[in-house]
Amino acid sequence: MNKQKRFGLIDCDNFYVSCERLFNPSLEGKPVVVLSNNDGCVVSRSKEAKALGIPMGAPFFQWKEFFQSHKLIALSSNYTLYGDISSRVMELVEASAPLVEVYSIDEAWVDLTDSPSPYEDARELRKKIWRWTGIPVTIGIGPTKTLAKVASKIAKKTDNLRGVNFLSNEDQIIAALSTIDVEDVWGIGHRLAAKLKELKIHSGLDLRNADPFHIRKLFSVMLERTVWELRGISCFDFEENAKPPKQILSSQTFGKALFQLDELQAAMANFVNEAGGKLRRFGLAAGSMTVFVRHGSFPGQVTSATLRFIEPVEDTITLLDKGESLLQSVYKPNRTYTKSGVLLFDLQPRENRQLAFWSRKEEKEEKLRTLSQLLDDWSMGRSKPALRVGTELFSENWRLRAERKTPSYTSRWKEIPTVRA
DNA sequence: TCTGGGGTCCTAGGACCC
DNA sequence: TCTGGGGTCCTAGGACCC
Repeated sequence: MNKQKRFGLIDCDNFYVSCERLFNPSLEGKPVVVLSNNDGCVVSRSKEAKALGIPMGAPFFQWKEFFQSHKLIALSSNYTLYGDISSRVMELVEASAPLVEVYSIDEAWVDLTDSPSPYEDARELRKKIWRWTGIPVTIGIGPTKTLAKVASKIAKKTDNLRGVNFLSNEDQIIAALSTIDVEDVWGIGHRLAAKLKELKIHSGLDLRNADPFHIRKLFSVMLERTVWELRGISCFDFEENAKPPKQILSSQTFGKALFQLDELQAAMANFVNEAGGKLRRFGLAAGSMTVFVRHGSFPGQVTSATLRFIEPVEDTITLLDKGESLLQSVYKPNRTYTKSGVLLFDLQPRENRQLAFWSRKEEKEEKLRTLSQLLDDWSMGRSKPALRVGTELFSENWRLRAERKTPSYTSRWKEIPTVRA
């Protein structure tokens, strides 16, 4: 019999809003939201904003009047800042447990299986993160990942738990699941929830009590695993963070609709530059590349073109060259373009590549690699790289709006806050 | 001819997550 | 005027093979 596992989930409270509050304490206690790229929709809400009924993902333009009449504060997102604060939080988490999986910018799993006092450990860690970074977190603990999620979900809406919830026995688990809507179970989206409700499965407890094999037949193995997890049998284990990505996507909705090929080329060059940088940071080369554009009125149509390389490619210059041809093949004049992007996939470790046959070719590749590296170095930490691939300079029209952005307090010298004594 | 069974590989699309 | 971006996993169906 395997030893019962114990998973802890560390989850930052409304993370983006909390980051903004670090540098602007006047936002404390007020309803605040952070908007997605392009100031399109709401992606993070303070407690006060949630209480006013703003849903996650609400399109900002539809709520503008509501914001004004309720004195709601909306901020553009500042991902450089959030990434920086995140790594400070994660450093503390990583020092706290033998096994840690950073799951997203604001969440991490920790292995508490061998801890003699998980609850006290969690309290301690929460206090430490708060003192050292100023970020409030909630910690849920349970015998499976799915149950740890449930624990944290409940902690977030129950003030007297003070940010830590440990589901340590069967009775507590059953009680907790009876208060959770099936839609709030990890892995159940609104589509599955609707189908489950037709089967009279409304709460987390109903799903736990459903027959896993029946669920598998009606839905999928994934959902079956969720049922087992709710019963305390772990199916989703820790995953190594070193796992390289399987695809790299860089895309954006434009600040305004575009028509010209050269404007699209400028945007595409930027996406390639970004995707290429990420490719090399992971030591990967791409086997295939897709360029896509969205056109027509919302939500519009997507047209794409894909190229499979004869040999995996890692340098930005080649990617850029192929990207241009791909874009040309999908471009038609007199269309309104609203979004585009570049997708790199069939990723493989660089070492796997066949050695070039001619030394000449090797030399050339070496040069391209150095040049790409140079581009990466120059781009680091700058929102506007000083050195860029020529095409990027063509047009800035695709760039998005960020009218409410706060400064990059921690990552750009010019924007570090000054303190007056 | 109205039609087998078993396998693999690939792709597109659905669903979910943060 | 205005609706994010970056991912993963699974499944069904088609092509192809013996």
